[in-house]
Amino acid sequence: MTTQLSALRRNLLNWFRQNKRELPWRQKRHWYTTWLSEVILQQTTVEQGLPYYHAFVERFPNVHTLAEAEEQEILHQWQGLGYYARARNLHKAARQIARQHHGRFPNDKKLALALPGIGPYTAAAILSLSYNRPYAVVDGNVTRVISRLQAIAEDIRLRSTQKIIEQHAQTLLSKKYPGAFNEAMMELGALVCTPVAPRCPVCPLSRWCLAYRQQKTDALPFKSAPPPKKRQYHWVVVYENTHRYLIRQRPEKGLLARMWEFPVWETDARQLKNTDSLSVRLSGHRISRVSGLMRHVYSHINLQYRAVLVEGSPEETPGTGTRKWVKKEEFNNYPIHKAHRHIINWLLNDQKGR
DNA sequence: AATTCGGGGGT
DNA sequence: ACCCCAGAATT
Repeated sequence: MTTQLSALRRNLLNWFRQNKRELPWRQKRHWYTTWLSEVILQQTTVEQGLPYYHAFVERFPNVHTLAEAEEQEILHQWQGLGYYARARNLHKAARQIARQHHGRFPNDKKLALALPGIGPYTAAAILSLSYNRPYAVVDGNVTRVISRLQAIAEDIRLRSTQKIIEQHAQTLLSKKYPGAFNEAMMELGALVCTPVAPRCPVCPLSRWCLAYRQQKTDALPFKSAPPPKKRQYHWVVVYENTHRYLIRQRPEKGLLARMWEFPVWETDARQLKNTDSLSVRLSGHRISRVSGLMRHVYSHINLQYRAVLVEGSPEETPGTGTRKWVKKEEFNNYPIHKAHRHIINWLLNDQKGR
């Protein structure tokens, strides 16, 4: 049995050596760039994360530059990537590493897990990849590979199933080359053991794969359906006054925390179809333009919204947070989330307005 | 244990 | 439309 396990590891590591992608964070393997890439790649594809990684290394080449930066600048660098708590936690953790850990990432799992934004996956990834510590990573790729390898049919959304997979991962892990093994498992999931149409004929693990032997690779892993998304409907009001536009900062907590946006009025599907209700609330303002219907999909919300360009200032302060009147050129100085970036494009480019 | 956190790409 | 992606924090 032990020899089979060794053969499996050897096969996987050889495959990885010959087939791995050349990625910037794989060049030197310093903990800082490993940490940065791991956080950027949480729930994010390599292609989407790459430009952000380059920009971050350029602007924040080490933990000290990151620790000394303003959170708003880090959010600005992160804008468009989503899950902005990652950026806020990155900043918090950088300051803790600088002050409490003498500018080095703690070579200890418990201390690593105590840092903001460092969970079980990221702690194991950084410790194994940059310090060669024997912790198995379990991400979406590894979950898929192991559920097929061991023909685990239980719902991978269940914590109990995740525990079983973690145990398999820790057993499989090469204790001699934990970093390379972890990367190899993830790379296998990304390139060979894919969610749809896995490339089993070229898989280095196929001779040990129970799902392959039982022709169940298309059925595994099994994942139960997620809860349905909620629906939200917004009027987004763009106030224009002497070539300046009103924006505000979102609250400290919750969705898109501390990002900037135009004032928003929540409405319903019916009201969003016409401007009648809007004319009432905006009485006294001249409506210059109304956009077409826009949609934005969040993890748990389906948002539909329309922008309205009006002249003048609001009678009442929309929201309680910080507000600013900014010129067109100044939009780029603020971290603004994607849905409202689309409104800026509508404002600046789409002069027809539909 | 469930829910809340973005945004892009594939099928 | 639905799924997935080098997940973590909060409730």
